[in-house]
Amino acid sequence: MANAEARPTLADVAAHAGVSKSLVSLVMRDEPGAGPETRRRVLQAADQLGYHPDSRARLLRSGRSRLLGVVFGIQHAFHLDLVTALYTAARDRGYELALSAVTPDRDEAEATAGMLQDRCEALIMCGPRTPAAELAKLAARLPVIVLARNVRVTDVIRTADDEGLRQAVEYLNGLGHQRIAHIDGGRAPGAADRRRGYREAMAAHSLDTHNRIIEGGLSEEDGAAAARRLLDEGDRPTAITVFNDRSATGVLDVLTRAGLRVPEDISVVGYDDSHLARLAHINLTTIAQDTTEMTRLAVDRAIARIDGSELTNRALIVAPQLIIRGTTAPPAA
Amino acid sequence: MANAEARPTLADVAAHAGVSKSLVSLVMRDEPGAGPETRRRVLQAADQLGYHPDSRARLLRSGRSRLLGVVFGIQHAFHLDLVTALYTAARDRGYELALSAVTPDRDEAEATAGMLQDRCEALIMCGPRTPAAELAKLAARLPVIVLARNVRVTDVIRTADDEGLRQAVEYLNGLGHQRIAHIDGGRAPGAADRRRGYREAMAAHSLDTHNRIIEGGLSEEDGAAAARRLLDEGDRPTAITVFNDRSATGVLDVLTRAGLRVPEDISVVGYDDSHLARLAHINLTTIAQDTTEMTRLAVDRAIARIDGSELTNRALIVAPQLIIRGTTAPPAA
DNA sequence: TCGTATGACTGGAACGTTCCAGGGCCAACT
DNA sequence: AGTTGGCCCTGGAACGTTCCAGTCATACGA
Repeated sequence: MANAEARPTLADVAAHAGVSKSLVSLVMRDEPGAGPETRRRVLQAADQLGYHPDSRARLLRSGRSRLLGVVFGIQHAFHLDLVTALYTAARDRGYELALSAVTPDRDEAEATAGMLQDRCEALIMCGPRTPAAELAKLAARLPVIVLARNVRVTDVIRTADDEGLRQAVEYLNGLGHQRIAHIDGGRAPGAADRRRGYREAMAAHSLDTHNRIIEGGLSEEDGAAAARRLLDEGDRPTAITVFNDRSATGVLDVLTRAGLRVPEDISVVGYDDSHLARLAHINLTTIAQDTTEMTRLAVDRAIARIDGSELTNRALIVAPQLIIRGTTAPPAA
Repeated sequence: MANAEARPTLADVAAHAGVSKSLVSLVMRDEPGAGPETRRRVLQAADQLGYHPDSRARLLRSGRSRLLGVVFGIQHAFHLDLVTALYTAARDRGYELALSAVTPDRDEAEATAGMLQDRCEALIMCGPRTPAAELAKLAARLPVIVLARNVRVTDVIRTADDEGLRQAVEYLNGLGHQRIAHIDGGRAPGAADRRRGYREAMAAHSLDTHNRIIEGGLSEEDGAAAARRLLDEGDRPTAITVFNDRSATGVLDVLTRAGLRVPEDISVVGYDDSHLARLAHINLTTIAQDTTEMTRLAVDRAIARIDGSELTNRALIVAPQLIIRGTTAPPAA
């Protein structure tokens, strides 16, 4: 349909309104310098011709795109929450987002390469698994902001993940739990910090002897598998902290199917406060990452780098927050 | 970092390699017309200067972007599956994707407007809720392909949703079920067709008297709420067909918590075969929408429109397929 | 009355590509 | 020997904007 021949250009509108291209350009951008009557006439002409400015030419000439590239994993619930928040953070600062998804069939390298083509002014990467050396190379080409992963070569915005697990353990211990296990995230970004936080908190409350870390991962299946292993091994803990919400839903499922009641028989704490956790029928106690704050910082930092300010502080660390919902309770007496 | 002053251009590379801009252009595009030795020298120069072509200029000049815009809901598991498949379908045809997400804070109009600014050659919309009149206006500006919704004003690729529910009912009836309920999708795209399919299939198997449609929706919460209502009402069905997988997980959760075993006590069939359904611990019998085929068709159709072929057939309908997993079994004796 | 400031407008040069028409040059035909 | 036809390669004109330096009135202060 609608192959309306060539798209109209500034020149067409100019001719139609009997003014110069420059003037039309001014009017289209809502800049001062045109009389009200002319302005009206130009706008009318543009409307009549169905003119829409060509962003390619506009960007080429003005040199700026006001576009932030975002690389995220389409499978990761938490990344989706980040993207959601990034949209509003970027809009507040007058920027747009260009998304590039990592899928099972499209790896991070490809997703990143796609963005570079597009002339974004900065790149925001959600929990990237790209090696630090590669990230450094990227950062040499344009400002790179890494979200939710701890790395030294670029700007980083992340949650104090160790602190998050400390809060979880402390809260559970406060409820009376002692045998607290941790299903970890394996090699996922953030997993190491959360593991350490768990260990330190257990030690701080003299629960070392109950330390129990089960290897997990970031997907539902990882959580389910870990939970099955935990049940098989016997000596069941009374509470479990899980690497993330997604994995925790897998854990919950296995526990329920095994006939255990949550939280009466066993408590579960997730991580991320992704929208999964908030669903009424999951209603998961979890450690919230403050996506609003994180994305705001990420966008601000990106813009600061774009503007060329020399910044020293490369890592911004956001405080986590325990969200108490329905999957935790004191241990059975 | 790395504010390497102005980024190098074709001209810089040309000067550095001692050839003309045009030649560098050829080499960068991997076109024939350059000797192997010169080619090598040019590539080396480009690499040395860290040259990367500017896509804005490239697009401006060549008039094409080979870019397909995609509007999708970041909350919809099935849309994410579609996006995943679209990436590969587009790549196979030499196109790239530009994503624009609908979020709770960014409505479809905004997401669409964002795409129009951009240089995409066609727009693919996943289950859009935009009124038909608006879609028609859009379609006047550029080719629009609608996925997974039934509408008359644009090209449409969708699953035969009524047929999908027919398959579900037939299969359940074959297992021996008679009291088969349907938790519907309310006003969501596709819901009406699935409802109709359910009714027709029940009638076809003389199960009219057991017709039972519970109002649902597309989220987990909708499913959970509907399931609770169903249980409260008594006269429990032996099988439930649900509008989509996402809602079905909510249903499953409520059933399990109510102490019912799935599939021994009650069977559940989802819809979409989104990755949710495939998770080992959900393992949901479901009606698959063939995302691979749908996205392939969508991309092909988009390209055909871009190329200006006059096509008559505006709706392509893809066959659904029953995927039997672990949530269905014959009713208890 | 003259300069000069102000506002409305214009013309043309960028921006970094791609595309087109052609210019040498050499080998292979007539 | 002269023509032909490939190859490599070059120069310059687009593409549709924005930006800059002006022009030309008109109005204003002295």
